[in-house]
Amino acid sequence: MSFERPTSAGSRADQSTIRRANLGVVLQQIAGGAPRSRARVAAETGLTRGTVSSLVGELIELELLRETGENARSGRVGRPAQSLELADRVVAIGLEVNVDYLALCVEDLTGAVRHERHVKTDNRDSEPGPVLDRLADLAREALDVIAGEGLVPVGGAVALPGLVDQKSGTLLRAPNLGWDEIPVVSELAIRVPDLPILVDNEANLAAVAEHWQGVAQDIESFICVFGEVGVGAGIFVGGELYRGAHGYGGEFGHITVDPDGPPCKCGSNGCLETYVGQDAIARRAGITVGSGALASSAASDLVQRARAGDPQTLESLSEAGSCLGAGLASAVNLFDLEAVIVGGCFGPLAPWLVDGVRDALERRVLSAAWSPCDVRASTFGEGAAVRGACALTLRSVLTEPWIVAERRSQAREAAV
Amino acid sequence: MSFERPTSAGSRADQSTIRRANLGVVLQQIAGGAPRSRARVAAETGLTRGTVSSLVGELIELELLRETGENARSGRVGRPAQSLELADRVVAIGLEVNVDYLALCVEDLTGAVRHERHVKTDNRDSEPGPVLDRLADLAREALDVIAGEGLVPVGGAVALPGLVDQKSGTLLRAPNLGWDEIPVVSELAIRVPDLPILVDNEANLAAVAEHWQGVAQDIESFICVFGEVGVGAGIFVGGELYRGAHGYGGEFGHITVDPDGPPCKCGSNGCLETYVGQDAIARRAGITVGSGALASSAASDLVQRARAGDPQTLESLSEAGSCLGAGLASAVNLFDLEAVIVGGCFGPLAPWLVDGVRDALERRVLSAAWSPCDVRASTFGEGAAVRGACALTLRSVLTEPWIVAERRSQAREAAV
DNA sequence: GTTAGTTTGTGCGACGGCCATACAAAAGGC
DNA sequence: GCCTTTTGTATGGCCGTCGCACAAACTAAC
Repeated sequence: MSFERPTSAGSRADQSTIRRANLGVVLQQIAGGAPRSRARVAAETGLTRGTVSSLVGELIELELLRETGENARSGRVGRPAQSLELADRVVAIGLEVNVDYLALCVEDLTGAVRHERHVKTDNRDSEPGPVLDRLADLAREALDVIAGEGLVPVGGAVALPGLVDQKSGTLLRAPNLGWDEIPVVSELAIRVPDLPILVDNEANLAAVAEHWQGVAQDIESFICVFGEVGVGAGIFVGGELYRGAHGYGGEFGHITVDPDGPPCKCGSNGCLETYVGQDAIARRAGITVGSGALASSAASDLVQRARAGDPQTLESLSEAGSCLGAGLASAVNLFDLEAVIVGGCFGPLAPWLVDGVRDALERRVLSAAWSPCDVRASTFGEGAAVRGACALTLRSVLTEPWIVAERRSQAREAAV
Repeated sequence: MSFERPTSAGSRADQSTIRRANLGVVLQQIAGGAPRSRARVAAETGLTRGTVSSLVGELIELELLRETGENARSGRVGRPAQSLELADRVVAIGLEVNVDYLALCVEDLTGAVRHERHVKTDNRDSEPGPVLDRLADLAREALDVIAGEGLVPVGGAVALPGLVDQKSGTLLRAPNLGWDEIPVVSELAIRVPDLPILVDNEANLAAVAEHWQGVAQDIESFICVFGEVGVGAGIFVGGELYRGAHGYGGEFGHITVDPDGPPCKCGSNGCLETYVGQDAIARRAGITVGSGALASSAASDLVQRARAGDPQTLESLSEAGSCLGAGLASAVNLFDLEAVIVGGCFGPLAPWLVDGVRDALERRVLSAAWSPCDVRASTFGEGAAVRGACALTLRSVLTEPWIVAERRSQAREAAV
């Protein structure tokens, strides 16, 4: 009996595979926590002190690590250790195109924000070209700032409010921008050469931000619901962003809540988004949603009314919480997650939402008795996605530091 | 700024890591498709012929590969190649405890079934002890047969109809068996020593079977819905079984279809299971479900009536198809999958279900326009889970052949 | 002040794994 | 029969980690 199967075999390994893996191991060990010595890293990783020395030497040369200089206040006997910590010269650029604004953020490996821009513009039903022009202007300005401070950019990512194909770098569809099939990566490559750029969904990047610096730093598996005009989600599993077969994973806003529910913009009906989207909550609260109004105003209106104790608003939020909770419970039943994080416009509304969500999770998640699912509210404001865009690149530097080495040597070759 | 984060760093790599990885690469290359020569494997993997020779030598010594003997009819010029194929001496044991039966299956690396048992017994609300006694009898009998034929068992797995904790080897809860917190692995270890055993959910293992030998051999990401009295699902992503943070992933039967729906055994309400479970479909079709009746009879009743064209039955199945489709669409929106497979009792009912499922997926999956989701019916009957239990172990042998080497050397040490 | 003890970081030889090359074996083509 | 082609094996080189030894730097105790 012989059955054909596409081989899912990983590719072959050789010595360089070891080296690359160990560079990542050492770098991540030092990134995760306080500065530490070579000897301590050796003890923690199981590598020899000699090997760690060699690896650290290479990482210092790549400007990813540096010695603190302060001979670690030991107090203990023995030769004092030389502490190692992440260097702060390597930076990533985060970009975001949203309905109401363009944003940019420059962050270094240590997580410090080195430069930031937030420009309000109404991009609803806009032409892609001019918007990308303005975004490229921001990026070039940022590159100047970076060069001025002697920093080294390693790459960037763009957060987009829609369905994204990462491989081709295309924004397939963004209903609220009115964009379809826009090759964002190649369009930006023309406008800003010499900067490798990725694209990703805003909710995915918000999830990355939560894991990098937000409320999900201590957990490895969670879903981050990102409410805006639409509702998206980024899902982390085992410390990695879940993408799925084609990279379209996490389309939480369009799971079916009621098979006979009202029609949705996506062409289906009864989608979660039609119940817990910002507009839907506002409408039920009795707020008239002007089509031209900036989306963010609807959310702040809701917060004000809820604070004031408006009964119709509280009722609407309570319903939304239950409904959101039911949807999240389905996701947790399928994905088996440690926590749920509510972000985007749900962040400020969290005080009135989380009770309903928590109840629903407790009742509806089958494994709740053995592994209760935590509920947390994001503390990022609108900045989650840009911060996540930086984090996406910076994370990849930590896990695959050899990429930096390759890029450098390519740059050297190009210079010669 | 320093933020603490649990390091998700993989562990360190050394030379043995390379060797292990490459043993797996070579073995999987040969497993995936027709027999082939060392030279061809070298060309396909990128390894040197010399290295492949060395790896193949080790794999032959482990009895995982063998030379076919036939000097591959070349027709082409040059020294004829010596074809390599999977050896058939290494076998895995699959076990299953279900509501209506116990089952066992012995399968070798090539996928051939070498021994099989299927015993009807009513295990509803039974005592675990006696049931596990009978299962252990089957296992010991199988080990005798294996020994008699000169085969080498490498391990086994038990399929269980409930929530399973793989790490501790415990069946946490099986509503239809009435079992709670049963340490199945340790109970079986007492009864059948010298056979390393895993436990897993029946739906997970059915999915493994579909990928190993069923209708999902050509795809890497899919959900396999497994309908029985309850409804479970096994989810494959990128060629691997998706487990989630604690191993409870894929609890498809308890995603919420209607937040105001009827109560479910799980304590929640409006679960998918209460709409498309076998009993629910039968009830709506006008079949009275006797509590003592064997579950399989309800499904065959439905098939008979549907074949006969009974309108109420057809109506019930059509509704179930739509509802199942809506649930599956939610799963596909979240997981971004290539296909949906309906199995268990849904397999024979597929002709009347798939249309509804297909429609729902087309309408409700956001990315359907870019990556349509295929719908397939399982062709395994009740045997899916046991076959998957074998496949789980055999797959791990292919991806991590060095485990076999370790086990052998341990056995040798124990003998000395 | 001196000495012993402890810890850190580096240098050196050994080992294991893959790669490039060379070479013998076993065919087909002329 | 000789040449060409392809396969599989053997050999030396390279790379990366490991084990061990050793110098450096500091504490503790006498």
